[in-house]
Amino acid sequence: MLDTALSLFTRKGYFNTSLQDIRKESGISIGSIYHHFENKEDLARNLFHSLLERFEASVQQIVADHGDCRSRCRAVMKDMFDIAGDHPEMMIFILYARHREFMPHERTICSARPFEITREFIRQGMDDGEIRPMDTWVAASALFGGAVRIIQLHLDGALPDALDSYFEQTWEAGWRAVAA
Amino acid sequence: MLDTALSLFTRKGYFNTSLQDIRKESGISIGSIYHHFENKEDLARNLFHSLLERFEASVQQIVADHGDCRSRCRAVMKDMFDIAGDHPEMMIFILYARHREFMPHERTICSARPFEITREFIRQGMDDGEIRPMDTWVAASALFGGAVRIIQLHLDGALPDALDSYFEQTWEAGWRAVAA
DNA sequence: GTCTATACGAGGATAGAC
DNA sequence: GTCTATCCTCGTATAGAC
Repeated sequence: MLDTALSLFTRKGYFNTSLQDIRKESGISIGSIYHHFENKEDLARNLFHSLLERFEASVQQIVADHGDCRSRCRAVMKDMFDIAGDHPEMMIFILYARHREFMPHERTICSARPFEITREFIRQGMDDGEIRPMDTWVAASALFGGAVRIIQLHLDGALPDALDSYFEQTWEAGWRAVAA
Repeated sequence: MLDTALSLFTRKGYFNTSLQDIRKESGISIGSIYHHFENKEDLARNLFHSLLERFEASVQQIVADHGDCRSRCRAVMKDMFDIAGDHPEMMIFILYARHREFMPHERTICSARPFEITREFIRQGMDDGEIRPMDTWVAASALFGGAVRIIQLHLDGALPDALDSYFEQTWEAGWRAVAA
């Protein structure tokens, strides 16, 4: 059910997806949906949190597997590209949707755990001299902003080539922007 | 009327803004709105295009005023910061809204003129040796991706300080990412 | 060109059987 | 826990007077 909702939300947008649509595509009746969730917004919120959790687990794993800031950052960016390639719906829903419009009570996405963790080890990289001294927000934006843009272009169908083929250049540009 | 619509669309989102809302806040009756526009989507589209035109004029002016790629890019980024500071609604509507959801027939924003012009003089900067050889999409993303992220963070209320105070660092990081 | 009144449909939500 | 049937609000859009 969540899978169907995710697929529809990202293809048509939250507001263009009716519960009827979800019922038709998932085969689950509206009554059942309301048995599991309070309402449509609650459904979206659950979906959102489950995706964030997967993301967070991913980032935690990366932190555990890599010791220095540079390889952590690179692994996170690679992960973003992989997810965008394999599960574009996930990526769209996480970083492309205007969550505030349909989940007004949710905190803004950048205060979500995986993003906090990332900023945290960027700050650490700065202390260790891997990253030049600068504002943490600027560093995180400069490092990953290019990747986010490229992924959005890809999701919009604007890029001529496969997403993967842009990774190396995007990574190098991002790192150049902040490397000490 | 367009001003009211812009304000409401950016505050509450397109789908959360009813024609009643626009009527109440602008004082103009729904009948009148339909006299000027075909429907709600048409209203949004007109708004969108008028904003893009202002943006394009701005970029054209910058190209005319500056000769080299570096100062052009810097001026464009400064312009983005200025607009985001002075008219946040404009900025939100242009680069933050999921236009496809309510204007399904509109081409994706990155194919809009001002963005094309920008990519064009980036390509030129590459030919002139100001920017290191790389994919044009990657270059544009790396250069401005960080700025877009910072502006979004600002619009989300996530940044502790005034937007302006982040400009210098953001610009330098962006340029470092692509400079030859 | 601007207004009021109203038609009409869609979609979120609920009740209650099984 | 899943279903069907139904309610009811709300929002888009139109008709037609001034």
